[in-house]
Amino acid sequence: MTSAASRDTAADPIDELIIDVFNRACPSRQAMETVADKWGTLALVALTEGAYRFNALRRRVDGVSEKMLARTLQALERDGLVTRDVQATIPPRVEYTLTAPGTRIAAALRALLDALEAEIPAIMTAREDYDQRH
Amino acid sequence: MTSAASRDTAADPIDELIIDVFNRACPSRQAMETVADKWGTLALVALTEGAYRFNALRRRVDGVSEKMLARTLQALERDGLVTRDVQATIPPRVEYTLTAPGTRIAAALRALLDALEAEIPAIMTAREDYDQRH
DNA sequence: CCGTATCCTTAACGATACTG
DNA sequence: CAGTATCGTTAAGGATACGG
Repeated sequence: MTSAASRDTAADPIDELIIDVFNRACPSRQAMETVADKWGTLALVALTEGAYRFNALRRRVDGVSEKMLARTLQALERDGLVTRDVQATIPPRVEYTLTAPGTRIAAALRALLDALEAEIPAIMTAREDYDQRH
Repeated sequence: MTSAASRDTAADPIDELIIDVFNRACPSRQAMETVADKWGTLALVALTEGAYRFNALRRRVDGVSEKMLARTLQALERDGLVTRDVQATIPPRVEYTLTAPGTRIAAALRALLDALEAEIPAIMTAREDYDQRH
């Protein structure tokens, strides 16, 4: 956005205010809040593979508790990223599916994950190096 | 990976075990742990704009406390995503820069953020709709 | 200026039990 | 099957003060 290298002595209160307002209003920031969530991202990525029912998804996203999965899916449904289809059978079936926006976001997420996976070997050795020096 | 639609009655203990092992070993999962972090992602994205010194970055990533920024930068340095350049001047200067892996990951992150920002209007209206029905 | 150390408060989370 | 409700624990995170 603006050059960072020049920011040096500063601490000008007006600068502070501008940066403050900018950050809070910044869409990146709001976007981050939505995506910086472990279970939410894992659920979105899992749903890339197709529709899932609650307990199937729970098994697929290993380690998630009933409570957290329910809460996560509600949040995703609220944001219009997944749809919740209830079939009034006995026992009840509830299927979760990605919406169009959800699909687009999940695709970007998967791209990020691919990028991350590509760096995992490098990250691992970096960690070992770092840990040995400390 | 495998078809999800067929997963239905299940709860087969062997299935469970396979899924369990798969999930824990899955690189996506490890990758997620690294990226599902609010401050880490914000710092990476900020460093896309160029090198930052500690307090400049602290102002740029609004709302982060000294403690969290320090902890975050240490984690990123440990993973080899940022480098920490200390200049032994008075007062000391410490500059943080993205490494090559860090740059690649930050790029993917930014792509995700762009995708998310594109959906923000849709998400907002979806939320209003949802909130009105509840 | 660049952090570390400490205390403290909140809420995230898991485990368990229960309902339609 | 698909959740909700409650409780207890733990860890994340902010505020503050101090050190190199």
